[in-house]
Amino acid sequence: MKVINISRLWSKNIEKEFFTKTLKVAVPEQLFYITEDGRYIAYWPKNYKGIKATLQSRNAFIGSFTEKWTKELLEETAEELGAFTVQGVICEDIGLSAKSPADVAICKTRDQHQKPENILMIIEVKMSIVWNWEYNPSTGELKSIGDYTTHQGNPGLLRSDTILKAIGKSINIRVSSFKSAQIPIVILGNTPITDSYYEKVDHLKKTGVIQGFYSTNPQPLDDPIHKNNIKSTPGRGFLRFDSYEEMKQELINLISEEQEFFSGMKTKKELGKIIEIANLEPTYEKKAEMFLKLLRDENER
DNA sequence: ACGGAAAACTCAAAATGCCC
DNA sequence: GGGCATTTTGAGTTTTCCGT
Repeated sequence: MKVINISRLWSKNIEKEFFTKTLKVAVPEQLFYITEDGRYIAYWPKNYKGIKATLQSRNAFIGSFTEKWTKELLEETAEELGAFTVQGVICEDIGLSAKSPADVAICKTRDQHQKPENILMIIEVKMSIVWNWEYNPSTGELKSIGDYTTHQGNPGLLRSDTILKAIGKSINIRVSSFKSAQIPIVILGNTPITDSYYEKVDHLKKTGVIQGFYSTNPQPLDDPIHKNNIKSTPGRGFLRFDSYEEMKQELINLISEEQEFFSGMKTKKELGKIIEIANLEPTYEKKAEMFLKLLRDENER
C-alpha cells in the first residue's frame, strides 16, 4: 500500500511549491538551467557533459523561502512553549548583528530585536533544493527527475562549507558573550550529512557548541535503504526527523533541559581549585553555578 | 647497484573567487 | 548569504636523482 505523504516536513511537494510560487515572481531562467537541447532543469544531471553555466539567481529565492518555511514549521512547537518563532533575530550582545541575524529563533516575544534572556533557541536554516526537477515552460508542468545522487549539485548540509559556515556562526555566538551559554543552537537542514562529518557533529554536541544538526527531510533519497540516509549518528549530533512530533519533542526537550555551555583552557591545578571551592556549595545546582562563576571570572580577567 | 633524500604525482578536501 | 567554479593545499605514494 502506498503511504500518502501528509507530513509537514520537507518533501518533494514542498520543492514543487517553491517552484510554483517563485515562478509567479521570477522568470524560469532565474530558477532553471537550460540544457543544450532546451530542457529546463534544476541541476545538471550527473551524466550531462554539454556546456554548463552556473546559476546564481535561484539562491536568494531559496534562502528566503526556506527561512519562512522553517519559521512557519516551528510555530506550533513555539506555541507549546508559550513562545513565538521570529525570523532575522538581532541580538548584538551575542553576535547577532543586522548583517548576520539568526535565521529563525524561538523567542518569548515577536520582536526582531531580542534580549538574550528572551531567546529560547537559535535555529540556523541550511536548506536547498534537494531533488532534480524538470520544468515544461509551455504547460507549466513540474516533475521530479531524480534525487541528489543523480545530479551534480551538492545540496544543503552535504556541502562542507555549509557545515563549516554553520559551525563558524555558532562559535561566534558562543564566544560573543556568556549570555548565549543557555541558548541551544541547532542547524536545520533538508539533507543528510556526509560521513566525514559524523564524528564532528557528535563532538560539537558533546562539547556544547551546537546541540544538533537536524534534517527535516524524512526521505531525501528515492532509494529508502540507501546507506547515506542515516537516521542518526552514534552520538545523536545528527538526527533525521521522520515526523513532526519527533522534531517537536526533540526541540522541546532541548529547551526545557536548561543546559549551560562552558569551555576553557586551564591547568589541572586551576581546575582543581575551582572544583574544591564549588564543592563547598550545598546542592548540585549551587555547585554548578559556583563552578561556572569561577570558571568565567577567571576567564574575564 | 643501493639507500636515502628530494621531487613529482595523485586524489580529495579546503580555500578562494565570483555571481546574483 | 547561497551556490558553483577554480585554485590551492595536504597527505600519501611513487619516481627520480645523487653520491657512494
